Amino acid sequence: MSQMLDIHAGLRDRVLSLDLRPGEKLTERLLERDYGASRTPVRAALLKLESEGLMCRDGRSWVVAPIDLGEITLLAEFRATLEASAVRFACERAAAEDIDAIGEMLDRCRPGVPRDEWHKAGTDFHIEIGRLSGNSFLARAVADVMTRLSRPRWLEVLTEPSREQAWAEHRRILDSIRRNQPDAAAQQAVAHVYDTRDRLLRSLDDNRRGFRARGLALVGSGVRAE
Amino acid sequence: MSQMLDIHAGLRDRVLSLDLRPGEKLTERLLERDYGASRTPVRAALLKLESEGLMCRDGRSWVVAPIDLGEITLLAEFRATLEASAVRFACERAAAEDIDAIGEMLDRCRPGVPRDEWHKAGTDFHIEIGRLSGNSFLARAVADVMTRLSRPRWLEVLTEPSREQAWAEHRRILDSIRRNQPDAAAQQAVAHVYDTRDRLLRSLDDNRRGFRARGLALVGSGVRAE
DNA sequence: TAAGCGATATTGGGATACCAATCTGACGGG
DNA sequence: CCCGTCAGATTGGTATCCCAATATCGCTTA
Repeated sequence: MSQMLDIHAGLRDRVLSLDLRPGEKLTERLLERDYGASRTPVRAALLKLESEGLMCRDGRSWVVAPIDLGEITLLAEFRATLEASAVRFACERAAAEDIDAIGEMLDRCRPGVPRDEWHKAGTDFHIEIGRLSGNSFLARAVADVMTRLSRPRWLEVLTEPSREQAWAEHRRILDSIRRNQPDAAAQQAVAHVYDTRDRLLRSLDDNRRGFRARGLALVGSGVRAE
Repeated sequence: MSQMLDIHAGLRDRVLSLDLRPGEKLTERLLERDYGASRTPVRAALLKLESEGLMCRDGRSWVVAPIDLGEITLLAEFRATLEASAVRFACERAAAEDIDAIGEMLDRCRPGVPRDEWHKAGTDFHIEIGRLSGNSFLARAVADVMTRLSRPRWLEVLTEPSREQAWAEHRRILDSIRRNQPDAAAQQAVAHVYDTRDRLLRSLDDNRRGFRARGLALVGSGVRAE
């Protein structure tokens, strides 16, 4: 079962890194050549990516999932739900050393680090908080949501103050967990999620024209009801 | 793409109805004969079922996902998270006629209806509440959780009082949504989820020996930490 | 020039063929 | 009687082949 996993991982990276552009059409035959494999494992990998929301279909053909601004609003609500709950469970359950490990992660990644490192650290913080909850379904859901948000976050133009703010909010949430203050932690987590959404949508909307010019499919409007 | 979907739907039904027993080993060649199709669509269907948590693998071979009692506890926490949030959003957003439609669903299914109808109605109530939230991710997550809970719920021995109680709790939650009382609705939803978990675990644990005798793979213990 | 049309190439879905890994079970040595 | 072993059967993973549906594109025609 190795080739399918290799292709899946490879394609996943290329989608998440925007090497394959959102909205781009792919054919099984092309990927077959790209990976020097036959269509069978290619198709299996595509099916798996489809179930993760990274690929979708246009009629019969495969398309790299477009970036949907409307989805970002929904994902923020979903994240707020998940993470508020995760930090509450984390207060009950997380071991001090696991909390500290996340703290060290934050310390290692002060503003000024390269963009890709910042991106990964921002993702991992939330995934690790999900793990702290001690509930694998919650953790998995948080990880899935962060995957879906990965590409929009990559496109965000990060100002130095907004990085500072996000970093400070992470630190504050973690401190509330360490001090076993579930209400504060949940409130901060929700506020952080919605702040992040606002920054993200503002940045994407400002640059929308530019993304279109670069051939990135951005669909939806970022406001409710669509 | 039709054969794969047919096989997927067929297998899904057989798994959820316990026609295929949890823990049962399946071979692609057997299913190929069962459905008069080739291995290609069978394999695609199996992959899809794997991503839904209804199939899993033992080494290379396919196994109908066992019923994991430990999972039930985790799922209850996850459900409580999701549904508390769903009813809050429903209070903000749900149209009166959509709420009423769910009320009529409840009315149509008073205690005394056949077991399979009761099972479906109990699932659908929660799925519809998820829809009322107006957030497709929340709705999807609720539906996924209910799918994962479907088989354990089917094995539950339902006493008449416990059916009455569950029905009354559903009605109460819906009333709170209609009256736009988000705090009450959320509190009732959480309590309902945990009540349901307790009844379910108690019933399954009581009958555990019997399930084993019938060849159903029940793994885990229902308590935390495993 | 623009719209309609049809031959052709290409596509994804499915079937079949092949292989290496694994399982099974009968046999033989202890 | 038990256990190791080895040949044959079976399995999942992959490659290849076939087909109907679709897309492409040059040509014709109004």
